[in-house]
Amino acid sequence: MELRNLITFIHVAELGSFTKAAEQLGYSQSTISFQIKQLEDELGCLLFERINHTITLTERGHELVSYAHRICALTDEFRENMSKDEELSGRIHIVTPDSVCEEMISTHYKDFHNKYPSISVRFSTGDTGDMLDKIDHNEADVIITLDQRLFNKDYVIAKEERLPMHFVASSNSKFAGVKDLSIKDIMNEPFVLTEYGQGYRRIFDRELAKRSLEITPVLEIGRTDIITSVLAENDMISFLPDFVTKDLIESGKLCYLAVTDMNIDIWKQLIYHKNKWLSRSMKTFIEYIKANEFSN
Amino acid sequence: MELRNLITFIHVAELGSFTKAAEQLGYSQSTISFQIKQLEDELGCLLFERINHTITLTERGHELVSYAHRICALTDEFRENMSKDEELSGRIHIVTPDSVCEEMISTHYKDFHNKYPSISVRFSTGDTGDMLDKIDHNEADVIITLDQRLFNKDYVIAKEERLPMHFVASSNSKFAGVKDLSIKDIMNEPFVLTEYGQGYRRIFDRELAKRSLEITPVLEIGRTDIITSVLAENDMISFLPDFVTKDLIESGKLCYLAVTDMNIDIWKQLIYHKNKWLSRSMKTFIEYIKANEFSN
DNA sequence: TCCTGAATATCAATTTTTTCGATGGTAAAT
DNA sequence: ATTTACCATCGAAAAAATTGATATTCAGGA
Repeated sequence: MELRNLITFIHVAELGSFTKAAEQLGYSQSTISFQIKQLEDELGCLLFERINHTITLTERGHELVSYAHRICALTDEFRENMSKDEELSGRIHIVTPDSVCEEMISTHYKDFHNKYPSISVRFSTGDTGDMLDKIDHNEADVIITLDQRLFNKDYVIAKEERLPMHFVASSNSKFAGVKDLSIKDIMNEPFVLTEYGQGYRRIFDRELAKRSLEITPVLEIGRTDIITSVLAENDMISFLPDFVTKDLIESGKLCYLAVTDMNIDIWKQLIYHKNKWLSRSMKTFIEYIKANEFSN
Repeated sequence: MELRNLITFIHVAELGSFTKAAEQLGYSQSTISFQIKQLEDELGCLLFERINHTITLTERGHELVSYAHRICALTDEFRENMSKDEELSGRIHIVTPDSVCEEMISTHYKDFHNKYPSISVRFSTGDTGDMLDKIDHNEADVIITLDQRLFNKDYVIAKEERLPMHFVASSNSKFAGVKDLSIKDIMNEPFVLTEYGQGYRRIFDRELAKRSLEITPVLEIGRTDIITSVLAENDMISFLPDFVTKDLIESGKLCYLAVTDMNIDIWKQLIYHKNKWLSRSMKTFIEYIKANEFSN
């Protein structure tokens, strides 16, 4: 039982004529005969009585008319929902590093939600490896990396931005305001860094290794909000993206250290898989991110 | 969008794999790919995201799963109803002459209805011409004729019976009890007959014509119950099938006249069109009539 | 690191299904 | 009595579905 036959059947039943149905549907008359016969054979019952070139629905036929209408109504309904739906509904799963998640929720989420209340957003956090895995397995719709600049033919980089980073310390630090510092000047101070092997920490370590240096932090912790609050209270140094330290720099609690011999390129990238189907919601989200400051 | 594709789609969605669906459905894997692609092309949207050999339903896909299930459920429901239904429901349209209708309702209907309460019966009345027209146009399911014996390759005669007929008069008639009457003896008496040109009246007139005779009745009326009651009260004669006069003969109000030179073959036939689809109800009805006295 | 196995896409060939056009028979209309 | 309208049927043609082989990619194991 195929929809084609049901549609033909409905027309025949309504017009009371194979010939008229053929005209209306653009088939030849023999096709109509065949399709109806096909239905009848499959269902094992007559749908129309043919007596003297006049067709009349049998009881079964009557029942089928009702079912056929309901079935077609459902397919129509689906098609309609399809086109409407363009705007409606939508779930997006975004995976970011901890720090970005925090920043996005505090900075952008409220506004985004106000603009697009029907889009529901799910945030998860993970390191770069986790995140790439997730888009590779379609467990995340988009990710935001905070790492070395990524290129990969399988990924679409929807937005990217070089991230300013600085060595930061409490404003009371002996290095505060000192000009032309070298990495070697500070490398033996107590450091607070993010977790080993991940994100910009990994790049940081690699850059040090290039110079045959190594720093063993006194505290390692992923949560950058904790790092900044530790820095404010203690005489320690960290290496962080500006967007993390922004508030405390502005309020004067922390300050940048003028280290001149270590320039690290950290990139923030908004990435999705090239095979990803971009739902209306996803497009909306991506456009929103593109239109707004990535980090502020 | 054909049901075949929807069924495939459901299986793929449930199994999360084209390959497994192919095995389960007995298709090759390329067929599944093709069918899903077909659906996607037609709907103009992705149903599954394919990322690294893993398929995931898109939002649209999810919606379609729900619709597809509902659609398939409807077809299943119809098929089930189809088979159940064998016994249930049913309307039969029976057309008979007035007299037969009366007789059937008073004699058989109650019993039939008790045995098959779910079959609803519609009775109409008409003369032989009307009735034949009606089965020719499928406006009646079965008819019962009271006329000359009919043969026709397009009709199925489910049951037939020669109908005894007699000239009848009031028991007080001067002809009551007289033996060896001839038609000529009574032809000038006042007659009450059924309507001209119809059923056995037509045959009666024809038989008279063969003998170059003619009778002009004083009263013509279709309703045989009225004829018999007129006969009982007046000194008149009629020519009627026995089943019509049975009660009044038995109660002694009417009597048969012993006219010996006019033997008319009137037949009662249960007829339907040879192309008629015999529903369960129709079969039941016909069997019932066959199993019972046609006229009693 | 290099296989192997598992998964989907794709393409040409084949099989199946659908459609058409012509024909025939019958009933209704003119 | 002739024409028209209608459905069934059949063989041929066209279209569609299916297959099998092949390609590609990824995951996992040796």
